[in-house]
Amino acid sequence: MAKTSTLNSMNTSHEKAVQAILYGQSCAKRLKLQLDHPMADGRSDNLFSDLSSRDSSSSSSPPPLPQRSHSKKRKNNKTNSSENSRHDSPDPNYYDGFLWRKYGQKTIKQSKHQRSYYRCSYNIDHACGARKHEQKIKDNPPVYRTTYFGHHTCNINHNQDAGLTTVGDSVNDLENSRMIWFGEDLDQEKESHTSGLSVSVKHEEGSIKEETMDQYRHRGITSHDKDCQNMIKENHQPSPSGSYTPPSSSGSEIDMFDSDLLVEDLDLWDRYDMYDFGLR
DNA sequence: TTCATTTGACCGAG
DNA sequence: CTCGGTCAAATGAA
Repeated sequence: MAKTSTLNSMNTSHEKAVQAILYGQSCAKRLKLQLDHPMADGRSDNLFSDLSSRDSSSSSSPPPLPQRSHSKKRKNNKTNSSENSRHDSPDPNYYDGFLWRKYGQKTIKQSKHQRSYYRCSYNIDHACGARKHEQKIKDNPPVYRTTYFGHHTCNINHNQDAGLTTVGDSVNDLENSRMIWFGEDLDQEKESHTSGLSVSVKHEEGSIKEETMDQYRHRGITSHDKDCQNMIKENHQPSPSGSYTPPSSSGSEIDMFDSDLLVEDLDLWDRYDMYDFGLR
C-alpha cells in the first residue's frame, strides 16, 4: 500500500530523531515560559498548584494505614455508574481520543471473555471520573464492546484530529456511529477539545512510530508528555468557532513557536493519522 | 528507578 | 452465596 512508501520517504530515523528533539524543545520552551510568566493566563497556575498541593499532602500526610475495611468500597451506585454510551468495534485497539489506565480485569460469568476496566489517565491529576469497560462480545467476526461511565472532567481529548486533518468526511461516514456522547457535557467538550492542542498531539502521535494503537494508548504518552500537553493546551484558548485557528503572524512567542515547529509539518502528521489511526 | 499493567483479594449489591 | 467492580501489592517494561 502507499503507506510504506509514504512513511519511508519522510520518516527516516534521522528525521524522527530531529522531530523528537524539536518536540522536546517545544515542551521545554513552554515550561520556561510558564515559569517566567506563571500568570500569563488565568489557568496557568493550575499545574503548579496541583503539584504543590500533592507535594505538601505527600509530605505531611500520615503514612498509609492498613485500613482495608472500606478501601475497596464499591462505588457504582445508581447515579455514579450510569452508563453514558456504548461503542462496538471490530478493532480492540479502537482509539477514542482519551487516555485510559487499566485498573482491573475480570472474568464475567456470562461471557467467556474477560472484561477490562479502565479509568481516565487524568483520574488523579484532574480528578476525572470517566471510566470504561471493554469486553469482547463476539468472536467471529470479533466485536469489542466499550461501555463508558462518568464524565471527563479532564477535558483532554486527543482525538480532535478528525476535524483538523481534513479527514472529517471519512470519519463521518464510518465513525459517526461510534461517536461517544457524554450527555449534556457534549457541548462543553466539543468546545474545550477543539483547541490548538491537537496540533501538538499530532506531533507526538506521529513520533509514536510503529507502535500499535493499543500500545500507544497505554504506553505511548509518558507522564512527562502529558504534563507538556497540558501546558500546551492551557496556552491555547479554545477557538470559539470550535475549529483550530492557525496562529497569527503577529502572535505571541508561543504562537510563533507553534508555527515554526508544530504546524510546519502538519501535512506529514495528517498523513500519519490517515494511515495509523485506522480510518478504514 | 519509575510507571503502567496484572492479578488476587476485598467489598457491596442482589 | 454469587457476581461484578475496585483496590493495591506484585510484576514487568522502559
